Amino acid sequence: MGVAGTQADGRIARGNQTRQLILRRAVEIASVEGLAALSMGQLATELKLSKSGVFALFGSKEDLQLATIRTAVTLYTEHVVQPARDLPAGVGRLWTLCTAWLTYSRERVFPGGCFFYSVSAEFDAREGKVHDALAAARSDWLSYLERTAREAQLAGELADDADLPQLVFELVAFLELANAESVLHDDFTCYDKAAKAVLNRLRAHTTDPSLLPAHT
Amino acid sequence: MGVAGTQADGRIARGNQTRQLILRRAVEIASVEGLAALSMGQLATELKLSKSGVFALFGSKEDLQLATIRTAVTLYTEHVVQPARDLPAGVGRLWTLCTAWLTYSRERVFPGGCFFYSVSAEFDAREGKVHDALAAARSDWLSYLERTAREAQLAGELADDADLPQLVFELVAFLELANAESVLHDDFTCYDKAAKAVLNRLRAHTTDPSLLPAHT
DNA sequence: TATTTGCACGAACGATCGTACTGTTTTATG
DNA sequence: CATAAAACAGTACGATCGTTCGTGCAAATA
Repeated sequence: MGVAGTQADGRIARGNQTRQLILRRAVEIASVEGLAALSMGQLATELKLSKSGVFALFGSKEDLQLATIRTAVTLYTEHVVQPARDLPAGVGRLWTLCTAWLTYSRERVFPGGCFFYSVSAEFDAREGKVHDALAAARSDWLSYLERTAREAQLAGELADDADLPQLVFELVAFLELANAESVLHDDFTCYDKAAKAVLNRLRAHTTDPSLLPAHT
Repeated sequence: MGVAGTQADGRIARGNQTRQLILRRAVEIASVEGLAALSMGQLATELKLSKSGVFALFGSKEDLQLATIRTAVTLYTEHVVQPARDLPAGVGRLWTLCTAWLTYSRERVFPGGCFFYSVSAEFDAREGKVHDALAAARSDWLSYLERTAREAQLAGELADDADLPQLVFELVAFLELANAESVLHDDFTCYDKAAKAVLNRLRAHTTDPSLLPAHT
């Protein structure tokens, strides 16, 4: 911050920089301790800021939580959606999305595993903007997966009679359980189980097995 | 409490009764708000007890959390394990366990859905006795499922080459995602998806399809 | 240059947290 | 019956929480 190279910073640029500094730490904490455990005092102490300064940058705790979710969405998109963005529509792209998700979870982009798994479980039964934002983020992800599957179907790579919502449900179930077990038990073999299960499901519906990696 | 019928209560019996009164409420709160959101003051106010009284009955907040987990285990066993206890070993018993789990989740034995889903996600990345208790409870459940599957295999109802840890992984994935989606989106169609997926997996490995319900 | 705007700080607020003491009442035990 | 033990209530503690207010300072604007 006070270092060279930032002298051209205006007021707003500096504010945004501090906001991002806070949010980078906030997503880490939230993925481990939860969004409710986020505290302005803790963030301020860790980042050597004043509690009131942190507060002023977001306006309220709920707004901090919502901003934290937006930051997590960006990171999620970067690590999960981006790797498959330039691939041609088809079952290979669906498979890449799933493996990118497993990598995103396994490599701990968030130290507590998938941010949305931790935090959605925390707010799923509550009401309010935080719950709604998380539910919306999840809907977006699911419909993106389903759209990708439909494109694969239209490309003739998935059987015409495949039940796509059902397929997506099963795929996501494998991904999320792998995340849950690896975090809870510090055991990474479940990622192999998940990959195997995903591959098995995709293979069951694809019209051309050569579009997918061979059995391991 | 002060009502008729309790006059024979001794000190310890009365204490246990109060403890159970508290724990009944504690599991409800924890399944919605989380174990960390449990507070002695809140419990005391709701149940018209004194905060210090609640504290004294458990000794510390962590002990209250651990006692809450034990209570949840009891309820879980009652609603999930019990319904299949008297069935003969086999694939039908495995199927009954899965449907009992879905019923347990759908009927909201805990108002926030499966207690262990909510609470494990909260403590999965932390350390301490609470994490360990939750990890142990989960291991127990998984190994119970796997034992049930192995018994079915030994009874000749599951294929000899079936990968049982893999099968259990996939079954549990379906159950837990159904719980997660129904709580987050207040949508219960995912229970049908889960049941369909479970049945499909069991059918793929069973030696005699007539042991399972017909397609719907 | 004068004025406004936005970031950041420090101090203080009321509320709530977990916990520690003390005391009273009731029950079991010697 | 006397004494110990357990279940409470009441009060108070230090810490932390989210939030408010007043202030200083740097940067944009007039």
